[in-house]
Amino acid sequence: MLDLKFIREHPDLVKEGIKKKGDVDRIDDILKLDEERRLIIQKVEALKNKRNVVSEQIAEIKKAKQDASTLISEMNSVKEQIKDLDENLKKIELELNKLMLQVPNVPHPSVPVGNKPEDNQVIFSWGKINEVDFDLKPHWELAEKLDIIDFERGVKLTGAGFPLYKSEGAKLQRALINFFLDEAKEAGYVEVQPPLMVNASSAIGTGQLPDKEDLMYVIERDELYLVPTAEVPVTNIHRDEILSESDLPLKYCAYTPCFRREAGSYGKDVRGLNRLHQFDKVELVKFVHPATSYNELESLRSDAERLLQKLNLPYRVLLMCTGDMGFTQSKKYDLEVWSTGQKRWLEVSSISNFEAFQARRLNVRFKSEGSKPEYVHTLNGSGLALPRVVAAILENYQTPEGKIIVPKVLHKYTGFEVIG
RNA sequence: GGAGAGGUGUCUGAGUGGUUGAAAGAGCCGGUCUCGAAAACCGGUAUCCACUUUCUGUGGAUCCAGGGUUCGAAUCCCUGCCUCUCCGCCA
Repeated sequence: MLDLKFIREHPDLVKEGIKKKGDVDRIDDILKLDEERRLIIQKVEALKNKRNVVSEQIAEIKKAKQDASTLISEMNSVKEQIKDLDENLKKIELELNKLMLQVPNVPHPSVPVGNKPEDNQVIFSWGKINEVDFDLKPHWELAEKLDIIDFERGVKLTGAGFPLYKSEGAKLQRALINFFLDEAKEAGYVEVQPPLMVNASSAIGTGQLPDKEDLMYVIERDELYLVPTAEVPVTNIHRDEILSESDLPLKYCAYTPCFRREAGSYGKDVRGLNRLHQFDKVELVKFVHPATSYNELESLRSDAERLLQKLNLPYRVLLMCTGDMGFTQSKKYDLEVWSTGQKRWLEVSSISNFEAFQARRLNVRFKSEGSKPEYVHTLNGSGLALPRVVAAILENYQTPEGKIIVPKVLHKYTGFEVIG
């Protein structure tokens, strides 16, 4: 959510941002409602003031044991007027709020304008794409042959997109999770283990509700939502809080399974581990001082990149264009790892600065000595999502015999160096 | 799941219809005192909104949330949420 005052004072800037993102512009409607709203507030508050003053007079009169019935009957009409105006105001604020929630975040000036995948800029590449003289296999073939991921039994147990990891496959999951968490700890993130289900307020806070309800698994009976990413519970940790300036930046990391309905996906995108309904991820979340948020974005990015470098997986960094970066972000990078067996790039991390957009919605502020509370900036990034990293490891580290050499940094976590 | 109690400011905790945005204490900040500290004493200590101003000021709202009663609600009524205690169940 943007600041209403900011919209009021810089409507053109906001409109331009919306245009760049390719969203619908309802700014004029918002400004009109805002004006109506403020008019009514002035009227109703004048009446409420009268109510307060006269009520006190009535109290005085009654204390003096005199008759106050004239004033009381006079106040009856004031009461009615207040009720009408309040109802009206509520309606307007409801509508205004609805529109406000539809206004996307304004992109940062450094973000390229565009709406096609080609408009995303590759700003950095790392690692060598291996060229070998044997036939490189996709991970699902390797995994099946090595009997480390059982996709079919996953289907039996639950359905497509719920793989059953087995033996070295299961251990590799644990190894990656621990590796990612240890690295995050090293980089100064506090580990948290949040609930895997959240209530509606939390889902609204990070923007999954009301619009993206289809993305989540809903437990209707208890009105709970399975988390689509740790971002949801972790970013909500400080909802409705005023932090102290000296606490910033707050950095959290969390491992959680992620549950996504992914309605409407099909084809090569969902083959193997490419897109799942349940997957594991370590998420990095920061609450920072507004003045530092773009530096924090860069350091978040390098925290995520370091993981791929240590795993020695070739990857590239994309600066996402205005049309491709989503509703809530001001600036977003994607990290894509090279999938040797599929000969394509797979997204393993998405790193964003939301500026105050989420903080406003979540009502997370900070206060420094002697000044008013101010909204923090929030950022998050995957560090990292497991399945595609696993896919890339299997494919990039495969031998002609179909074995997998485990990346060195993982040895102390896996306890084995080769699979197969 | 059953029975009961309760949700007040940073915290503890008063307050059952009329100067209660809210007693008191603690904490915190500033000051006096001190070589310095402690103690003592004095002062300050919420957030949101509107208007006006930009040194400020005026008004409105907020005692879990939402509705209701009333001229007037922290205080009475209803609904929801949450917490605690006892019982039941249980990794």
